[in-house]
Amino acid sequence: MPYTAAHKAQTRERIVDAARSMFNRRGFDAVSIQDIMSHAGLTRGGFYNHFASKTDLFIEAVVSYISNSPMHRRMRESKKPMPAPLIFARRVIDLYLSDEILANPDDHCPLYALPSDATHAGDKSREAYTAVIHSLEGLFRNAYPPGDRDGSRKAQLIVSLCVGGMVLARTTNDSALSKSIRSASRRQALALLDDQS
Amino acid sequence: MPYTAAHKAQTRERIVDAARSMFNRRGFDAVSIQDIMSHAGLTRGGFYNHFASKTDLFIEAVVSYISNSPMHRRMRESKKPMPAPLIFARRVIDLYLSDEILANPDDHCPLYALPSDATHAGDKSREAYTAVIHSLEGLFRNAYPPGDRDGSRKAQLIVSLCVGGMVLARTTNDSALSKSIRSASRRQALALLDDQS
DNA sequence: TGTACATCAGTGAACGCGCGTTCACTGATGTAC
DNA sequence: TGTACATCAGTGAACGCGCGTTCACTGATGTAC
Repeated sequence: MPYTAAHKAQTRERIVDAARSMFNRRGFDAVSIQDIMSHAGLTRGGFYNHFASKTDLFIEAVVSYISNSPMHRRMRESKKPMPAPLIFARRVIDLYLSDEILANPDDHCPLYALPSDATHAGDKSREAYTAVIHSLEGLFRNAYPPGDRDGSRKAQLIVSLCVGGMVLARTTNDSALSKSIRSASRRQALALLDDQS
Repeated sequence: MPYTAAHKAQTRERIVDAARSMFNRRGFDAVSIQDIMSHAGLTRGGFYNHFASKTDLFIEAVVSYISNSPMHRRMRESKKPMPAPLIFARRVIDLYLSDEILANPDDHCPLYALPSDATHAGDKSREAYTAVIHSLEGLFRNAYPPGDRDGSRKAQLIVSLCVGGMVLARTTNDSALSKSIRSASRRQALALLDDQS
C-alpha cells in the first residue's frame, strides 16, 4: 500500500484545519474549495479523494472546533496539568470574550462565526452545531458540583452570554459598543460561575 | 410624470419586505435576486431600477427590521396606546425568545438570523447591524429610569441574552435544548429588567 | 540489498450550472393641450 | 372632456464569471521477490 494511511490522514487533517480557519473567517459560501485546497498546499482536484462534498467538509470543520479551540490548543502546548474545572471554566470565559480572539477570526467559534450556515446545510450540520453547544455547556457544567440542580441552567446561561456577546461584537463596527457588551457579558458569566449554591 | 413616485416607493418597499423575509430565512447567498423579485411579484430585470446591487438591498433589508419587527407590526395593528416602557420591554423579551418566532424564520431578527453575513458585505452592513443593536438596546434602556447608572449595562446584557439564546436555538436541532436555553435566557433577562436600582 | 511493479494521493483541464448584472424593449400611466 | 405624447417602471433575453464537481492522468511510494 504506497502512501501510508497516516499520510492520507495527515493531509485530510490539514484540509480540515484550513477549512475551519477560512470558514470561520469568511463563511461557507465565500470560501471556495479552491481556496481551501491551496491554503492546505494542494490543488483543487484532490479534494474528492478526501470528502464527498463541500458540505461534508463543512460539517467536519465545525465539529473539529471541539478539540481545536484556542483553549484546547493552549492546554496542549503548555503541558501543564489540567486545572480544576472551575478555574478552567473561568479561563474559557475570559478567552472566549477577549479582544485577542475577536481580532483573530480564524480561531472563532462556529457558534457565532457561522450560525446562519447551520440552517443551510441540512440536519447533519445542525447536529454538528449541537455537539459544539453540548461541549461548551458540559465544560461549564463541570464547574458546578454534580449535586447542583441549577448547574445545567447556569451553564446554559453562560453559553448564551458568551455566544450572544461575541455575535454582537463581531457584527458591529463600533468598538466601544463591542468592548462594553463583551465586558458586561463576561462579568455576568463569571458571576454565574461563582454562584455555587 | 407617469407612474407616481408613490407607486415606485411602494414597489421598492415590497422588494425590501420580500428580501427581509427571504434573507432571514435562508441567508444572503442562498437567496437570488430572481427569488426576491418573483416573491415580490416582479421579474428579474427591474431590480436595478430600485437598487444599485444585491448588497445594497441586503443593507436596507437589515435596517428595515428596526421598524418592521414582529413587535412593531403587532403594535401597529392593535392600535392600542403604547404601553409603559417596562411593560413593552417585558413583552419584547417574551416574544423575541418565543416558540412562535422561532417557528417563523421570516420574522427573525437579523442579529441572529444573518450574523455571518454582516462581515461579508463590508463596513456599510456593519453599520446597519449596529443600528439594529442600538435600537434593541435603547428599547431595553428605556425600561430603566434615566438616572440608573447601570441601565445601559443591563440593557446590553439583555440584548446579549436574547441574541445568544436565539442563535443557539436556531442552530440546534435538539428541541429540548432549544427550549431550555431560551427559557433560561428569558428568565434571566426578565430578572435583569426587574432589577431597578 | 536491489529492482520491478502495483497502488492510489495528488494534478490540472474540462464541464455545466446558476448567479449578478446589463441592455434593448414595451406598454401603462399622468400630463399638456 | 378627449387625445397625443413623453416618461420610465417593468420585461425578458443575453453575457460572462466563478463555482462545485468530474475525470483521465501522473508520479511518488511501499512491497514482493
